[in-house]
Amino acid sequence: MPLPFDPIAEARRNWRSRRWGAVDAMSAATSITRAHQVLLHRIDAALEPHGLNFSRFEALALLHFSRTGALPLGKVGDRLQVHPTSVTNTVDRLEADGLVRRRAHPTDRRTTLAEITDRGRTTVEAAAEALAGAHFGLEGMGRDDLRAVTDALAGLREGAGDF
Amino acid sequence: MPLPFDPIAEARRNWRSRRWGAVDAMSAATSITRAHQVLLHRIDAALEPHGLNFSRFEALALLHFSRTGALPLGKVGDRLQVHPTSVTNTVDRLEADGLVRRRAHPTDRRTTLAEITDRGRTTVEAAAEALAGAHFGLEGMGRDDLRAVTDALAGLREGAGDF
DNA sequence: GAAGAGTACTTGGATGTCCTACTATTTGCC
DNA sequence: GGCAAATAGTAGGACATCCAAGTACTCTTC
Repeated sequence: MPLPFDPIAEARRNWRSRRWGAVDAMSAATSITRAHQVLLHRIDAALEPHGLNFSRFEALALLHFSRTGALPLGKVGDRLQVHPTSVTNTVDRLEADGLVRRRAHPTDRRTTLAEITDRGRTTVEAAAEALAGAHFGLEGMGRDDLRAVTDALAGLREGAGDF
Repeated sequence: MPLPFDPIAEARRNWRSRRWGAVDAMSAATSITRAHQVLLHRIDAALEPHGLNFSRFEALALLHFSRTGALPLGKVGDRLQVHPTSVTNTVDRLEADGLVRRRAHPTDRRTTLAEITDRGRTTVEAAAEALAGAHFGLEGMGRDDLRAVTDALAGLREGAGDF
């Protein structure tokens, strides 16, 4: 049951009346937080029939796109911007499901490679189709809004040192 | 150390070449996910000296803005769009820190009220100032970008039944 | 060529979120 | 009145993320 008002517009009024400052940033931050919550819920729901969540899907897609189908765990973490321990966890799950397998690096014995399996490739293809069908949880936004968001956030990502 | 390329632009190329569809939605969803991650980290860092995280700050601010300084836990969950058990957890922490106290509802004995304390009000004021000083983690985005994001995401939130 | 610094990954612990199931209370309906 | 259905909150468990610390290996430098 929806609220009878926009909670962010309400928050803007409250912040303004208290002179708390940075109202535009507050609105944007709250919007992003809420959008992420909605998004993640919808995306995970679309992926659930395939036994994946968003993190595992992203890792699997990254391997699928890679030249040899295998990457060092560290590279996966760099690309997905997640902590090394999260990569360990993600790959543990993918490996337990037979979608990925760990292999030794040919020359550097510190390094472990994650290699996508045939089942992994089949799964990621089906999952991608499901995600596209669900519009990545962004149903309700037009193409212009999608691009506006992507463009406006590129500055933030760059400022955060992503690229 | 930043990547030598924009990972989202790279993902767009890969998706397109495989004809996976919904490329604009994929880009926006990935941007939002990453932006949220950056944001939450910066916001929590700004709040940490005040003993709060973003969830607890939001709950505290909501009570601070309320007419009587007290709300049923269920209302808090509705407004912040979080699960009832998360509200229990959040209020547990706030109460343990003396920023909020639980009270019985005057007429409905099922209901518990969370009431902000004087220390809670002092804390939330200081925390809000810190957050504004940190631009809510959105340093690097101009006013136009902030508004563009907020506006573009309003459609998503409305479509998700937020208001 | 050996010591020290740096890199790669994993383990254990803390936190925060959600889900399911449960108790207590209130509401609706005959 | 009285009983089924709905509502409010909490407990226990699963899961994902991070941090700190530990092990194993490689690189740098003298």
